[in-house]
Amino acid sequence: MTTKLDKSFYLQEDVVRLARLLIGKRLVSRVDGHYCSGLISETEAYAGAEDRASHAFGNRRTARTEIMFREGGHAYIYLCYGIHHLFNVVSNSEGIPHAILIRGMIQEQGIPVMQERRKFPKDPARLCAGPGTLSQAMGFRNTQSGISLLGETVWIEESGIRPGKDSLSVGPRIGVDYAGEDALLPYRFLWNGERD
DNA sequence: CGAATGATATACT
DNA sequence: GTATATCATTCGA
Repeated sequence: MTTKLDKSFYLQEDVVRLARLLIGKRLVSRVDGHYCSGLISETEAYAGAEDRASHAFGNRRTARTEIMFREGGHAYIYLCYGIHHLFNVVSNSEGIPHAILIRGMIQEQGIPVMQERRKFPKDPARLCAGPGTLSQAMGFRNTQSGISLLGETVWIEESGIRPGKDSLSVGPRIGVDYAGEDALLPYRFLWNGERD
């Protein structure tokens, strides 16, 4: 089963639940004519206005965060540390800046292209080792921020694969120490790859 | 452990 | 308009 997720999926209101639902789904990119895909294995929820870790905390609207205020089903891609392009899924209705950071993926198709984009890392395990490398492997760039997830460049499919019981772990998000108490929220989901 | 590296937000002139 | 601090990270010493 490889049905592309439709708009109603992204319009759901519970961003934390959505982050969990994205685990095991298939992320697909068709950038520069290259087809790449993988199963999402790690996500983090960013709960918009009420989340100190979010760029849109306090409903802060800027040219960059404007993307997150759109209705669900768009990609929010921004440059982090001047080096890495991080890929996020925008969710909820227009005006509510929820987003889910995709941090990890189990590669399926297009691995040679990913290796080339990543300049052939010495350690093959580092092909998609984090949110920055995953984006680089998939061909995501911050200039694509705002692109629709219902189009033909990047989308997410139902894979038909169900993470096994006890294969999911939950914990605090990575690299958000600046967010105070909100840095402790259990908004990170990690899948060890086991299936039902 | 710390440098790399540049867009972004904010605080100035 | 200009200056500066900061950052949802990665890689190599």
